[in-house]
Parts: sequence; C-alpha cells; structure tokens
Amino acid sequence: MEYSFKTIENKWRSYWDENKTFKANSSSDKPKYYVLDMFPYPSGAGLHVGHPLGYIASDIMARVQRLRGFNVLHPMGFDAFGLPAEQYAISTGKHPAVTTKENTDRYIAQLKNIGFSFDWDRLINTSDPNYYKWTQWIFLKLFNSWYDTEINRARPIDELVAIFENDGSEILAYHDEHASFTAEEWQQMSEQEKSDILMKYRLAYQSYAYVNWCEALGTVLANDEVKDGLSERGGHPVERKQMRQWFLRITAYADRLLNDLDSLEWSDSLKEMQRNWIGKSVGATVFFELENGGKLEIFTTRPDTIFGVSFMVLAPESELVNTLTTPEQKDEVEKYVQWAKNRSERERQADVKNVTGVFTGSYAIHPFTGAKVPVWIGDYVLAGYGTGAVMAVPAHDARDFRFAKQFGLPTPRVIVEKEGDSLELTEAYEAKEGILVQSEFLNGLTVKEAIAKAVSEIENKGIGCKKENFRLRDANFSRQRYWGEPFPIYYKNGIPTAMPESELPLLLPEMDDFKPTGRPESPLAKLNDWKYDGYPLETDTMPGFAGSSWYFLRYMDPENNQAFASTDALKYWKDVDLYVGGTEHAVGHLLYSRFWHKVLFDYGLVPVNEPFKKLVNQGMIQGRSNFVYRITGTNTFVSHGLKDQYDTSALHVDVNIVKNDVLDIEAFKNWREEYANAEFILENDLYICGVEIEKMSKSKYNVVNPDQIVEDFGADTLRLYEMFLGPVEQSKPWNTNGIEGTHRFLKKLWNLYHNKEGFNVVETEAGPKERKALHTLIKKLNDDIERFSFNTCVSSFMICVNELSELKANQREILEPLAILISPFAPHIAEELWSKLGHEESVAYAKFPELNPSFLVEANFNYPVSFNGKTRFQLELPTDLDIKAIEEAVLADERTERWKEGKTIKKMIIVPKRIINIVIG
RNA sequence: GCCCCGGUGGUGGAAUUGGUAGACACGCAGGACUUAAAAUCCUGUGACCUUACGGUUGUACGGGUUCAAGUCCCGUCUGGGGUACCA
Repeated sequence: MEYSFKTIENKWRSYWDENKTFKANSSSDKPKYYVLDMFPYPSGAGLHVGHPLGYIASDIMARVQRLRGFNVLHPMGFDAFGLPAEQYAISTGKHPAVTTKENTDRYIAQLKNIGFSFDWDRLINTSDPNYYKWTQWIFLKLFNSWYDTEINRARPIDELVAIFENDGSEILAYHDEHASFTAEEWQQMSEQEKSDILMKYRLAYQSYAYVNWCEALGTVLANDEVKDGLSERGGHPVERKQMRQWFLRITAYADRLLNDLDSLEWSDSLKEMQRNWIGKSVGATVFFELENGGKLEIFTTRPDTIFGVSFMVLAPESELVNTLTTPEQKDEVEKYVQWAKNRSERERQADVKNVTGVFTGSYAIHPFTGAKVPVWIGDYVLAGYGTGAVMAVPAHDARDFRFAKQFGLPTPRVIVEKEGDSLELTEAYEAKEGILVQSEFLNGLTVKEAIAKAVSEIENKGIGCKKENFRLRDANFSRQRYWGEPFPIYYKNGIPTAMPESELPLLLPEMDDFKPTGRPESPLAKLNDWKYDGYPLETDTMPGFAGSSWYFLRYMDPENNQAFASTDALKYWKDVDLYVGGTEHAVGHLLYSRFWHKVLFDYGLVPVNEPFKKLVNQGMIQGRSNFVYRITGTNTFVSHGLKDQYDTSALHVDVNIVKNDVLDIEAFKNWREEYANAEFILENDLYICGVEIEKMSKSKYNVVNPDQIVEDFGADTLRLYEMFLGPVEQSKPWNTNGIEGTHRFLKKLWNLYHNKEGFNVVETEAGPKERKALHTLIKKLNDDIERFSFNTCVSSFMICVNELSELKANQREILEPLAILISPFAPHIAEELWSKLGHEESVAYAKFPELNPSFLVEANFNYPVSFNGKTRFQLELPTDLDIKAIEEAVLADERTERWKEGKTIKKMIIVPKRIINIVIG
C-alpha cells in the first residue's frame, strides 16, 4: 500500500481545523508553555522557504511540549504595517489595506499547508484597528510618563506636574537638557512653555532628527531605499533634512536593559550584541576653554590620554561650527559641512580610506599644559554620540591617528608598553595597558591608575567630571508615511495634546492617493479633515516596530476590548517560554520589545519584567540575488564583466527574469516603468548579472516559495527536509538537492506499518533488537530536542527506521511509540498511522514515550557499537598503572571477555590515569 | 569602519565536555530486479600511494598550547547578519 501524502495531508489538515485540535485555553491544571515565533511581515512575494525554518522548529517544540503534558500557547499573526505595501500602493494605486488582506490570506493558506499547530483563533494583525487601538493606548502611556531615576521606574506625567507646581525642577528625573526653575516660575509659565519643558521628560517626546529627503521623488526615503547616496528608484540625489519628529526615551531604561540581560536564557553572542548596542562606557566629560572665549565640552573614555591631545574634532552638525569658524576658513568650512551633511552615518564611519575634515581656524586651550590646540571639523565624529566633539589623541586612537596623518597633525605618544620604550609610532597604540609618559602628574602610572588620577584632577580643577555614557540613542518613532498607526495626538493651539483614551482607536483615514506630498511629510497632510475637536492631528505615523513591540501580549487575550489583555490571561501566560526568530532582529525588535514591556511592568500592567525567557536565533535561509549595474546618473546598465570601467551602482533585479545569470532584457524593460527606456552595454551580446548570496526578501527580488515543494513532496517532507538541512541556528542558501532523501525516509516509515495488502501491525512482543532501536531513538531525541538539534533528530529517525526495516519490525509495542515520536516532525503521517493503530483522538493528546534504559543497557552488551568492522570502547581506570597492569585490566573487563575470542588488542591510546581508546581487531 | 556569527569530502552536514574526523543524507560509480524505464534493494565513494593487506595525508591559511586540537589561544584571509526609516 502506497504512501499517498496528498490524501493524508488534506485529511488531517481539515481535521485539525474542524476540531480546533490546537486551541489553547487560558486556564488549565497543566503547566503552561508559551512558544512564539517572530511574526512575519506579509510580503507580496508570499511566504518564502526561509520563514518555515523557524516555524517548523518552534512547532516541533510546541508539539513535543504538548506530548509532555504542557498547556501550550502557540499563536501566529502578522506584522502588517510597513513600507513595501505603501510603495506598492504608490505604483499601482491599490490600497495597502487591500494588498495586506490579500497577502495575509495567502500567508494563512501557505502556513496551513505546512501543518503548523497554531491556535488560529488567536490570529492577530497589527493593522487591525482592534489591535492598533492598544498600540495607540500604549503610546499614550509613554507620552504621559516620565522616568523617576530615584525609584527607577516610569511614573505618570501628572505626578511630575504636581512636583513642578510644589517644588520646582529639583527632582531626580531622566530628561534632556536641564532647565532650572522654581515652583513659582513654573506656575507663571504659559501652556506652551510648560509643554516644552514636559517634552524634555516624557517617555514619548518630540525632538529633531535628520531624514533622507529626495527632492526628485518628493518624498522621505528609508535608509534601505538609498544606495550610494542616491535613491534606489531612479537614482536621484538624496539630501538629509532636519525635521521635528517623535522619539521614545529608551535611553532612560539603558541600565535596566543592560543589567536584566543576565537573567535571560539567550545566547551569549546575542546578549553581547545588545550590550554593545547599548554601549555603556565610563569616562569623563571635560570642558576645554576656547582661545576666543567660550567652552567646548567633550566626552572621552580615555581621560588618561589627555596629555596626548593634539587637536579637537567637532561633528559637522555641531552648533559650535558657526561660532568657531574664523572668517578666513568660512568658505571652506561651509563647503565641507554641506558635503558631509548628505553622507549617511554609516558611510561616514565605514569610509576610512578617505579621511576628510577642515580646520575651523580656532584654538582650544589645553587645561593642563595651556597649549593651543587646533579645533577641526571631521565627519567621523557623530553629532549623536557623547557631545558631538572629541579630544583627539592620535597616538592612541586609530581614527584620530588617520586624521592626524591626513592633515599633518602631531601624534605625541603618552603610553608605552614598558618604561624606556621608544616613542615612535607607525600606528595607533590602542591597548588599555602600559605605562604613562610625557604626562606630567600621570607619568609612571599604569593606564588603570592614570584614568582614576586624571578624573580626580579634572574634577579638582572644576573642568569636568566622571561620566557614564551610552551609545544607545532614543528611538526615532516618526515616519512620514501613510501605512502605519496614526498618533493619537492633536495640536491644540500648537501644543501637542493627547486624545482621550475613550476616543481610541484613532482610525487611519481612507485615502485614494498615496503619492508623496512633495514636502517632507506624510500623505495624511493632504487631508483637510484630518482633525480632532477642530484641531489638526499629527500627520506622521508610527514606525514598523510599534505594533511588534508588544504583540506577544495580545496573543494571550486577542479579543479583549477592555484592555490590551486581561489581568487573568497575563497572569496565567506570564511570559514567552521560547521565542524563535532570526538574528536580524537581535538589536532592533528585541530591544524595543523589552523596553515597552518594562514600561508596562513599571505600571504593574504585566507580571514580569522581561518578556522572552528563552530565545533561539534561527539562521537565515538565504537567497541567490541577481544584480544589474546602472551607470550613475543615467538609465544605462552595464553588464557585470564591464562594470568596473564605469561608475555604477548595483541594483537588485528579479531572479525570475534572469536565467543562468543572463538578463532577459525585454522582461526587464517591462518589469518597471522607469526601465522601459533603459539602455544596455552588453558583453558577447548578453547582459550578464552579478550574483550574491544574501537575505531572502521581496526587496531583493530573490524569493523562493515553499508551495511547489508541498505540491511535489508533501508538507511532512518539507518539514523534515528543512530540519535536516542543518542546525536551526545556522544560515545557508536555499537549495532543494537532497529532498528525495527525506521523502524516501517517509515512504520507509509508511512501509513499516504496511505491506502490499494494507495496514499490517502485529500484537506480538518485540525482541531485544527492536527494543534497542526504539529506545536508542528515544534517548537521542530527548538529548537532541533539549539542545534544539533537530537535524540530528531526523538522522536518528532515519537510522532507527532503517534498522527496524531490516528487522521487519511491525510490532505494536514498537510502532505505536514510534508514531508518537515522529508526530512533532511529520504530523500528518503520524496522525494517519495513529488513527490506523485504532486511536480516535489526535496523536497530539498522546503521551511522549518514556525511555526504558534497561533495554539500552541490555542491548549494549549484546550488540557492541562497531565502526569499520573494528570494535572500540573506553575504559576508565582508577589510578596510574603500568602498561602491563593496564593490559591485564583491559583483558579482565567483561566487555573484553565478550569480544576477544580470536582477537587481540591492536591499539591502546593511554594518557595518565585513563585509557582513552582501545581497538580490538 | 564597528559589533555578532560562520568556513569540515563533489554537496548539505555529523563529531554533545579537547579523545575514532566525515555519522545521516544527496550526488556519483558499479550491481540485482525489469523487454525497458521508473520505483526499490545491495556494494563502493575525502585525497594520494598500493593488485591487495595496508600506509601517508587531511577540518580556510599561518603560528601556538597539549600525551591528544575541527574543537582552546594569537594572527591572517574569506562568506553572512546588524549598523538606528526594510521587517
């Protein structure tokens, strides 16, 4: 009887749907287990083969935990707001809500096709008003909060107002710049002044930031849409424009976000990434007097090197640039600042080959030596970090060193490895160890001592103090876009004001025209009636990470319209036991979610202070991308082999219009309007595309769908194959070579339970060989599931089934537990076998088979492990023995007794106290 | 540039704590069954030398620690992810 996967999979898919087999109840006597996937963005390209990698792994865990007796919550939903749907709307006029609905429907069908055990009744969608009502509600919570650094938690803004009214500004609160005022002064302030001051304290506040403005397209671009300083669409110039925007004050939580990492079961590398992102550093803030009056504040982590300062560098955006530039330098400085302004931060940091900068003409005075120190402007200094100015110590910082070499500035060395070393330098000596020289009162000290001493001297002189600094910046929460959550904020006489909670959700208004406004603002600005209570509403919308920062809480109680989730549900499900998702979210999403969760925790709205207990980072299934090369400023494309002769930028091209890396030129012209008149420079009459292995993503046009695989081999084969491909954590490019192997395995499994006539399982007792095969498998599975090693699980299944096939084992005693064991991995076939074994309830309600170690021990004695025809084993010896005695001990061992007939010890590898390896041949 | 992860046969990968490198699977070659093909099954398969027995060598590259290194340390090369408006 043949394994007919289509019939079987269709049957059980509808059975699970109709019976709601995987519905989770928010109350149960069983212990709870919450397994969560990072929910997908429903891209127009459909679910790609990379998505299921993590989903299959988490589904296996969900199913295993159900079999182990847990009440499992395993939900799915969609992160449905975002840029691609809006871009699609701009080019086709199709409303993002419509495309999003189409895409989510397709995703649901594709997901159901793979047989995931999701509780579909808990499906959520971040673009659904019933969902984003609560995103807006949490935003208002943030807007109406300030951070009390004395008790280290968020508090209502009303309480801050009360404090200002009674005591003025002298409180321990986390804020921007400090404005000092008395209670009386506060009371006399205008509404506008009060609002401005409160903005400096709110956890959601307004401030200024740069956006990528593209004049030609008339819109603000995401970083992803900018390539080499030009817009990806059209290749138009992009400039950076400063605008007022919303921010979230995540920096108030920097210490807690850092310290609480210790309690999480996340990989060390991921925690390390978050730590580095938060980037806590301890150093000093120091004021340098300027020659012509005024002061320059810098932050340094290396106050010990203060005698090595040979110049200062300001970020081009620094407010001091204007005041410090002398008339002679004015032209040059303005030219430089204008140029640097349009380079992205990443470009500025990555481009170390071209060191750029300009002298302001002004000098600072070294606080200890009194020397004149020139003040430069350089774009490797970022305005957003520290004070936007550095004291440059070229001898001990690589970036400062390159700058000094470029502009012929001195590089005095102040630290040597050991006393008496030469002061010559060919590169910066950055090590934080050595002895101070040429440093007056620091001479002879170690770096560590010198840091402490320098800080105390700086403090004594009253020119600075010890300071902690974080690399983490507040999160920019504004987007000049349509397809996102509207802010429940209106401008009452120009003052940003929260809408009442009772008015939520503030619905995203219907629009027909999503084209850019031609100004750096959201399409919502085109609406005349976008008003609340007669006042204009905020026209920016929230970014992609708004909805995804709290969705894991909504699954606990998705229908609730009184609260984002009920207290009971939150108490019961508490937190996510296992979170599976890609490393691409290592800092963004995972940091924002932790931050939101902590704010809610401060208000007692969630029971625990961290949302994700254990995290597994699935690797990425990568795609094979193709590229075309556009000559800068033209609509001409040059073939890969000739591109180095031109100034080009590489653009992704749809892999579907490329065959064997040769571009179908006609298809390319039809692909996008802007390419209709494209011209080509060919090689050998062909346009050859470039190739790169990278993230599979719609924007890279390299997506492969799982649908065809399910059609050809079935979902169970796809599930096993994706697991068999390698460790879940590992990234690899997609390819289907070898999928036959896992399909063949399923056929073999099927044939264990069937002969030609049909189902064929006997009730007789199994022999020791069969029992050993089964229990070896149980043991392997238990160990491997624990360490998330599903590829070796699949191998173990194959080995076991091969052995059982050879033994022609068809005893119920063996096959019943085998069906349960395979069910998390290949659920459809397992359900079919389970029902044929005479069970009425789903295999999901079965009990995970227990290991009987006695079968293994017995088996081990009867059937020694053997490789390449040689028998080997390890023997532990108690103490040092001479070779002769070891040999005797080996021969006396009962295992040797069993195997040594006619054989001798061929090889022994001996280490002190222990024999490691004995080969008998 | 900076932070994080990886590099093992023709291919995906295994080796769990430093102790048999290449499990399992794909591919390939040969064979069985078949008129033939498909399917299935069996055998072989890192490289080099050898008719064979067997030997030598081998985990990106260069060093080091160790009785013992794919695994630990230092340096280099190289691929991928992130880099704050893709999600």
